[in-house]
Amino acid sequence: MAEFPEEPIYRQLARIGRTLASPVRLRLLDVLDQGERTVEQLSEEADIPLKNTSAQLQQLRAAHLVTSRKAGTRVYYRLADERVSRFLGELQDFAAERLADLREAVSEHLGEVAVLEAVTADELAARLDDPGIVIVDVRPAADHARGHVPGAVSVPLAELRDRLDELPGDAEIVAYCGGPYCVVSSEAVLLLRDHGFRARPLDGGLTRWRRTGGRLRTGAAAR
Amino acid sequence: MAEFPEEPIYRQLARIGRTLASPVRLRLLDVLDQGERTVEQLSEEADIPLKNTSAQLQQLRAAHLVTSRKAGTRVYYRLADERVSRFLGELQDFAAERLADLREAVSEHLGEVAVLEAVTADELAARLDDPGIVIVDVRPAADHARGHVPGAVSVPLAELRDRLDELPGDAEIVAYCGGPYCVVSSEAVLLLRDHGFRARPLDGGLTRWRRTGGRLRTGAAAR
DNA sequence: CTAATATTCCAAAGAATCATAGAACAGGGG
DNA sequence: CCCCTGTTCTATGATTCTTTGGAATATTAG
Repeated sequence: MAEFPEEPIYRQLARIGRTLASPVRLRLLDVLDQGERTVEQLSEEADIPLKNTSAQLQQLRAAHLVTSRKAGTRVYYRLADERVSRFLGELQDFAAERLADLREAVSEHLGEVAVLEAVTADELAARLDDPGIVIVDVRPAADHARGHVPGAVSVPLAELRDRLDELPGDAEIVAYCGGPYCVVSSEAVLLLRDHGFRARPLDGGLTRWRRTGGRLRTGAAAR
Repeated sequence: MAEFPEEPIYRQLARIGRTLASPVRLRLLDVLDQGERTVEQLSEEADIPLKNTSAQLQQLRAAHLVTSRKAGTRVYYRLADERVSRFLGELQDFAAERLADLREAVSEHLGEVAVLEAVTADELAARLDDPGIVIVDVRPAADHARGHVPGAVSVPLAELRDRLDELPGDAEIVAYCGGPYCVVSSEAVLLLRDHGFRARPLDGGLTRWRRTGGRLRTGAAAR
């Protein structure tokens, strides 16, 4: 048992680290970063058993990383505040910069194309008004309505194949989805390229867009 | 066993969190933030058994948070780079903002006076040229020589009682020591007040001074 | 080469966490 | 009021991490 005078302080500090030490909890935080969810939604969306989801949420709440509100029979969880999202981003950047294994896991998950040719959030922000660019939100329409990159068209991945004719063949297409490690936009990009479009994914998805200060627009699908 | 598609990614991310999940390792990182140290120095300064110190350092190195170099029969460890120090600061701020228990542990450790009446690094930076202020570095002289706040006088705590006459009675004194949770400056402040001086500690010590962009000066004791 | 010192490797006991099964609880609809 | 649904609480084996003793390694001094 280590015992130095400042031990109680560092023990408390370590609570934050410990809370961020579980893949399951980090995953839940990333989903919650998309917006408020019920326990059941979280369990399904993150593909984690319900019991386990609830148990981990208790820990996140104990560390004040999330808050919950009860509405009727359901409990909605959300990130405690803006700073949690920001800190999460810092952790991800810090880890990516440091762990080659992480970068490798990411590129294996997303595919080389997505990683190497992704548009950064800054780059996209600078070209928002460029008429030669078309931004496609490939998430479910409900997510799009809740908040999207200004000017983005909602074309859920499932509908993309049937709506290819809505996209101008001569424009550069930027596709994005939700979380930082979401593969949906990569799949969309591959599909688009197969049909002759010039397409690239948005690096880090909407999560990073938001974290780097990108504006959001809510409301009905633009177009 | 939780298994979702992104699991490998989050498992890697969690490695950083896990590494920061131990009071012992956090303590070692804070000492290393003061500068390069050998295993033995770390063990002594952090008051952690040597074997354990070595074992934890291996983990920190595996996570690329520290690097080591061998000189003769000793091994010197240091933080891997500037960003580790910065991230550590962010973690501490984030945790302090979130965990009441942490704030409580800190104020209990440092004493109410130190916490409530501390001078912030920004405040001190703004008043560096104020002639009505005297900055006292109460760390060992060797530490002072390695780097100190510009204009600071080196008066190790052990010598402070005998050198009170070197300090102007009408000035405001700011005392500081090393790490963010170092109590030495608080003790100095209490001693000074007992002798009629107006004294306040520097919040977060030299560590926070450095992290918030404060300049350092090296070399022989100023005076 | 041998001895002495600093550090790390290896292994095992002890402590802390994780995942999950079963019971319990709280709102809302009937 | 009672039942149904969503969620949390309690308990437990499995797993992983921490700590530490003993052996091993590496470097310098002599």
